[in-house]
Amino acid sequence: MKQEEKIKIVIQELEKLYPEAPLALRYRSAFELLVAVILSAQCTDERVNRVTEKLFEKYRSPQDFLNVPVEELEEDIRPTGFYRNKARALRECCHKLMREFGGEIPRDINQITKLPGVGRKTAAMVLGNAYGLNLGIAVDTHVRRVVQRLELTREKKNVDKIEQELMALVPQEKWTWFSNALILFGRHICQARKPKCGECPFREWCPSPDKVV
DNA sequence: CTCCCGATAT
DNA sequence: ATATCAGGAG
Repeated sequence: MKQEEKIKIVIQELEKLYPEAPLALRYRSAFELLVAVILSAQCTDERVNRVTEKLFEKYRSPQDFLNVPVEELEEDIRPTGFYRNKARALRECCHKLMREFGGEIPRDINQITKLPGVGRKTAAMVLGNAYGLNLGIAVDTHVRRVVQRLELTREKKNVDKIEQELMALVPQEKWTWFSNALILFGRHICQARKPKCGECPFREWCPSPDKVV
């Protein structure tokens, strides 16, 4: 089956499964979403939400992150793991936001990606969901696993390359929805450990049924 | 490629 | 015990 044929079916079925495909992360602004996505690395959304519920009461603006010792911030985000890296990233990110962007999240994919701790995945997710801008496709561990299993790509490790290939296949106005939906699909059906191939709408032609990639 | 790192599923 | 979870930097 050709890539164009596959992607058409995938989009069609995902639209049935997840017509809205909302994020599970809770946030009230682009800034809160940026913080939440940075915290979500190697961590479930549920735990991020538990942490941010209190965190966003205490830290309401980028400046607030600069007003406490980094050790205090580390303690406030500890349950999300990688807390030293994340605390430093948040701090430097907020510093740059204040110094170069007037405390606002830039709406440009190349500028937002220059923020410390913000890669393509975080950038695409924030711009897409907070601003409705389809400027990239968030290729996280779920998206990567699903497109590899379906062989929508042959690329194994380079997520930037996978993103380029997907952007060429998916209509731009669907980019944000597509990554959100694929993430939900990867979480609930095409899981890493015990994929629910019995519930999968692609099982008839999936090259990787019941095996772990 | 390695490191960062806690919580949960298997 | 081990793999994995909404990654990014050096």
